[in-house]
Amino acid sequence: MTPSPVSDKRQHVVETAYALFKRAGFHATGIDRIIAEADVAKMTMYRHFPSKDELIVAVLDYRARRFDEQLDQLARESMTPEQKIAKIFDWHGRWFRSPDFHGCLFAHALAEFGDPQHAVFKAVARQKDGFKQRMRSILAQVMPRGRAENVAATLLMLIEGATLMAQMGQAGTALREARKAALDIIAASRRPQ
Amino acid sequence: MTPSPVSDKRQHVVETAYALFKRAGFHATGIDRIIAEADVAKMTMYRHFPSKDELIVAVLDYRARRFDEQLDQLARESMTPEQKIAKIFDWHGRWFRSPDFHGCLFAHALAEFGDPQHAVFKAVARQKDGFKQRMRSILAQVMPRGRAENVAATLLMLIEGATLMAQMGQAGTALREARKAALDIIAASRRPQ
DNA sequence: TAGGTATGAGACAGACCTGTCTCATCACTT
DNA sequence: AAGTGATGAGACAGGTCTGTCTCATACCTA
Repeated sequence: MTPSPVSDKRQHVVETAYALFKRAGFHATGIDRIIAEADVAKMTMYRHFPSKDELIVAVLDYRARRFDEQLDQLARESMTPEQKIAKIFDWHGRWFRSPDFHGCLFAHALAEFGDPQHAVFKAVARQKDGFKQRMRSILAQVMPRGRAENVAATLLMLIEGATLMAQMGQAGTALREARKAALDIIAASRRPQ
Repeated sequence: MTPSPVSDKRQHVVETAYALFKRAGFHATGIDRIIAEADVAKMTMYRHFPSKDELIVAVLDYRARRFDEQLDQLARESMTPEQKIAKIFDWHGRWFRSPDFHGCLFAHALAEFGDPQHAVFKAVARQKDGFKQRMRSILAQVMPRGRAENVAATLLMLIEGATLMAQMGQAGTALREARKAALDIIAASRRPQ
């Protein structure tokens, strides 16, 4: 039996696939390319992931987990809801400028797997919904529940739109204006202390 | 010589390809599928479009033209800048609810062709920039040029984000909140008359 | 009627795709 | 030392991909 419940190989394949999917997309990235880059036998991959679709879902879930961890970290540092939201936007700003930023992998997955019944689509929906809930929880501290839900939806739209603009080379304006709009919207909905 | 400079076949291929790309994506839709659906010989297609990539660009340009025509129509009906912007959002709301809405074809193209040098990427950038300029022109009537540019960018982000949320089944909330946020932002930047 | 043009039909090449199968090897545990 | 499970290496199947080529046919014009 392997010492760790999750094999090292499995994780290595996931991370390699992630890097390739991010650069070239899902359909355009073949299994052969993934196993060559990961330096792993084809059967090793297929033993861990019964199909390419399941590998894609594993990659998305892995990314969602890392995303959550990083935002959890952020939440510990900041105090007011406004500061927490601002930190989330700033984190996105750093992401936009990172060396190989290629847009949102989840949005890309949605583009290639548009069927709501498909496992990949569902994985995307999970992530986006989770992110919205995270912001809703933050906002609920300073506004009614229903209002927090709607404002969270607006902030999510701003961030998704900013990510798309960043992919088209407008990272600076996108983040600055989205961040400003977000804080204005919160200010307008905030319950006075 | 053909009577019309642009062949009927060519346009028919473009429209058929559009319907297929929209549903299944670009890489996932093969040439064979397109010509079968269009009921056209393979050579007919390849005589009009030297490669699949050029067909994709033709499809995107065709869509961009239709999009512009529809928004031009809208502009003639409404009076104030606020009304014009509101009409644009409402138009998107109707689009979100239309029978086979599958998200933004341009955003999907960006997901599959992330290389800024690629002709498809450039076609997407053209469309998004054109749309932003359209909103900027409207806004410039009631605010300084620089402010109009930034507000237009924000509205674009809201619309892109709303389109993504609509694809995930949140069409209602997405449009309502995006529209509200847009009008609030304009109100805050408006030059009093 | 003659000639040029667009198209149809389909074979074909060469590459790539996902997924399966076999057999050898290595490492670790008992 | 023996056995067990994960892995490596690669052939293989069956399909699909883009793009090319040939030849026949329909159509419009001069």
